[in-house]
Amino acid sequence: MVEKNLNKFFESFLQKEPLFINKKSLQSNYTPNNVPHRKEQIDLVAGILAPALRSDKPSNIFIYGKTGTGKSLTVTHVCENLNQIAEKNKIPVKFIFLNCKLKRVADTEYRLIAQLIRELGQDVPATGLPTEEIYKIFVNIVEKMDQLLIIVLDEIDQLVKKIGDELLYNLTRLNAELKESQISIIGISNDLLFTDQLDPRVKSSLSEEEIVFPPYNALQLQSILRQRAKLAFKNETLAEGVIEKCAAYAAREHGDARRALELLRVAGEIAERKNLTVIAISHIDEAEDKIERDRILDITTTQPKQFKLALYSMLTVCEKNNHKIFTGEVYESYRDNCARCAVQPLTQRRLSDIIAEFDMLGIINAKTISKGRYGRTREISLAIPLSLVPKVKTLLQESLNL
DNA sequence: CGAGATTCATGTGAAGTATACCTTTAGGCTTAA
DNA sequence: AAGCCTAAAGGTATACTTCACATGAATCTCGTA
Repeated sequence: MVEKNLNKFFESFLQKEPLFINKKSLQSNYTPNNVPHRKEQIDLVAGILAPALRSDKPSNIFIYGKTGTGKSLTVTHVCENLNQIAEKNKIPVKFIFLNCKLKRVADTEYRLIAQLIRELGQDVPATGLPTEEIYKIFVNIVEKMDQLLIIVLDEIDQLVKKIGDELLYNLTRLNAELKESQISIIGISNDLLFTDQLDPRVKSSLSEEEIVFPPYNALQLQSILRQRAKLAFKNETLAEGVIEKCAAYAAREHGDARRALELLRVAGEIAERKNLTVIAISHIDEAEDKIERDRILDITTTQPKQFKLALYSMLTVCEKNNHKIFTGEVYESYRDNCARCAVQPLTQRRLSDIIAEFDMLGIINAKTISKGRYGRTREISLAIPLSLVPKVKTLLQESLNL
């Protein structure tokens, strides 16, 4: 019986007219053929990278701008074009794109270099080698390739905040050891004040050129959305005002185009699931909820065990007394929870660091306050909507066998 | 009453430890001449 | 004797612990008005 229903479901799914023609064009990793409203920046980047075509080392570039202002997009766009020309004319240039934020992929010096090597097609152990050795391997490979290497490091501000700027110093100095090849670095940062924290030496060599990406305004967002929507949807799938609303929502969030596109895509998916042929304005509100929800669920469920336990404890304590909570309370609850699922509890010192990491992830808000005579602590409050707390809690519970 | 000293609970930095993994090396075993 | 395999030795990165000191405003203390 069940099978039959399922069959029917799939049958009708196939017969259903899809809302999307090409969903890809709304996904965040999509690079359109032209990048609107970024002409100036594209020209700048292109101008700086152009010497690569004559096998001269382009200047290092530093790019700032809030999330979703088209930084990564612009860089990939320019790089792809340059790559095509380079290939056509047999000019040896290679790009590597790397996001430094990815946990356990590129969040330490060693891992970042190791990842670069992997991108170049050689495998290296995840641990065990001296960091210096990793550098040597990297230099060797690059040298053997005998070509210009352009490394794009997305969100380096996150990485530097965590492990310091020595890495960047080492990277910029690598050119001194290279005879046949050269390396250029393009650093992308969401934090506009980022370079202030850098060692002056690093700063001067890394930001030979600086480009600032201003946020899109609502009108620009609208035109971007229209352009992509034309590719993604069939005609007349969008109700009046949908684009405008998406743009307005995103403009409110410092002109984040990525968010605008995501809103539109998710709104489309919602409408499709409801068997509707038109995307209505109300779907955008639903989409906003869903995106936030998915983001939080994704972050919380992919954490390592101890992090999950810590988070679970914070949620529990927060729920019990819905005012601000403190590190000590969390640690107590955490220890209980560890006992319940037979996990060796970490020290409070470590938990303190874990709490700080959740703060960075935006799952909680924590600030250190002094309660005078009653000591100093972190004041923690949840940054996830209350409606989501039970759901997150049950998910954590399941995965922890609590 | 007010200036300074005290106090608390925990933040935070540095150094040490455990673990998992790496390469190197020495020894033992096998094999072929 | 040469070649191959294995296990021990010696090394590293990372996650965590231990130790020790730093913080900073509410509270306490005590001299003074």
